Amino acid sequence: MPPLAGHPAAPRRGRPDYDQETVLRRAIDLFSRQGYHATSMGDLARELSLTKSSIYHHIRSKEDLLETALNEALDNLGAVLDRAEAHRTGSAYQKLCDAVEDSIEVLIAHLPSVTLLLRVQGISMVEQDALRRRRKIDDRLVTLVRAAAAEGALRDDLDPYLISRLLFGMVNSLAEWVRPNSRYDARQLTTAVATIVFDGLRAPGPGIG
Amino acid sequence: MPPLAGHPAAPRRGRPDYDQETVLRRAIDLFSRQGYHATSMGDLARELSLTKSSIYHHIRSKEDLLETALNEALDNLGAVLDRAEAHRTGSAYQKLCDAVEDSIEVLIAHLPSVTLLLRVQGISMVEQDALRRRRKIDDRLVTLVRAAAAEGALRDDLDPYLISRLLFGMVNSLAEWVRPNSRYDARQLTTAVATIVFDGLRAPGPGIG
DNA sequence: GTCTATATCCTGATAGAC
DNA sequence: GTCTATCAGGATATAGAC
Repeated sequence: MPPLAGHPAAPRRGRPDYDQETVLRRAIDLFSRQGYHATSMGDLARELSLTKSSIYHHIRSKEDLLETALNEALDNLGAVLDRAEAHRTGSAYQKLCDAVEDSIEVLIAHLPSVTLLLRVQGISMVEQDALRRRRKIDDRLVTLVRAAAAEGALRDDLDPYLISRLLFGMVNSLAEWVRPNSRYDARQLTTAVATIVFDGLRAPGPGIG
Repeated sequence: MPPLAGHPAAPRRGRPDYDQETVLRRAIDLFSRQGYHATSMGDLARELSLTKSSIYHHIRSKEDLLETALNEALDNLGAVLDRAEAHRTGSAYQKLCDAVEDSIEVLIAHLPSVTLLLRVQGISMVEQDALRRRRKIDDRLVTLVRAAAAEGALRDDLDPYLISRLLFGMVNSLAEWVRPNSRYDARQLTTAVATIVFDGLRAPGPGIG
């Protein structure tokens, strides 16, 4: 593909780093599909129809691309919690529902970067920093679950920590198979997750009991 | 660490490939922690207190280690479905519950290899083959869910495919944080997953409604 | 802004001494 | 069974012409 359809010589009107953004987008996309470590700058060059060296006119290093991607994901997920926690009206349960819903929306809207974040496990500084930030977010989610449990909205026979891990484990698992133009949109996915997790799969009504 | 405690010159009594097994175990462990592509044979050599070249006395190639690991995971997960499907007595719902429970047990018992499998996304033959085998397993799980839904055991307002993805997404998410000697054993995790997914998180009894 | 050419290092893997 | 020495290829990144 050429550098995104219809912009072979697009002037810089209000968008000073269009090409840098293109390289970043394609890189994140490729990384999220093949894995960061399994993707070489040669792979990225082929994807961009450029030579390896040309890429370095737009970016500083491969690791820089990763760092930018991870920060994008972390910023957006952090914002989800900012919003949920800011709701001073509404129960903790409601805040938790909001967090679940918004997390799914962010995951869908920023699928490649969030996917990349969820697969980070390396030992480089960039990866370690991302893991630290992610752990803080996870802690805030546990706090949200704990508050909803303390409120009496959630069943009390399960550890809030465990609930949080499993609940957002299900949410995050969406990144492994949801694709753009999927048969499910964010609303359907949100409904499905919320229904299963809060109401359960068992058929309601005069059921098995 | 030396080559596993207390076996510096362990004779081959009934175990013809002890050292090969040791290399494999350490490799899978390292791969599952750092990622296969992010782990070099140099890293593995350091972990084994060997030189790179010495490793090749025990194994054929790095990719062979990966293939063996993925097949271990796939064989065990496939066996879970063999067992579940073989239960000719019992409802489809019961078979599904068994599959969930057994999957979690296999995931815990073979944590490194299953973790590795769940993170496969590469383009090499070995990875593609593993993805194909995994897709077949996923299909069998969907079939199990579909049967339970057709039976009327599961709520009918959610697509069985979607249910299966989310249910086993939650199960598989255990690989991302469960560790040996965790505060939760397989039984507790199974109970928690089954409780959340089948009964839901909402507090039971004279509740919110 | 892209190219060719190159530097430097690291990768997986092999040969052969001990 | 482990070692040293080595290989060919590929990795990220840079220099400088156009």
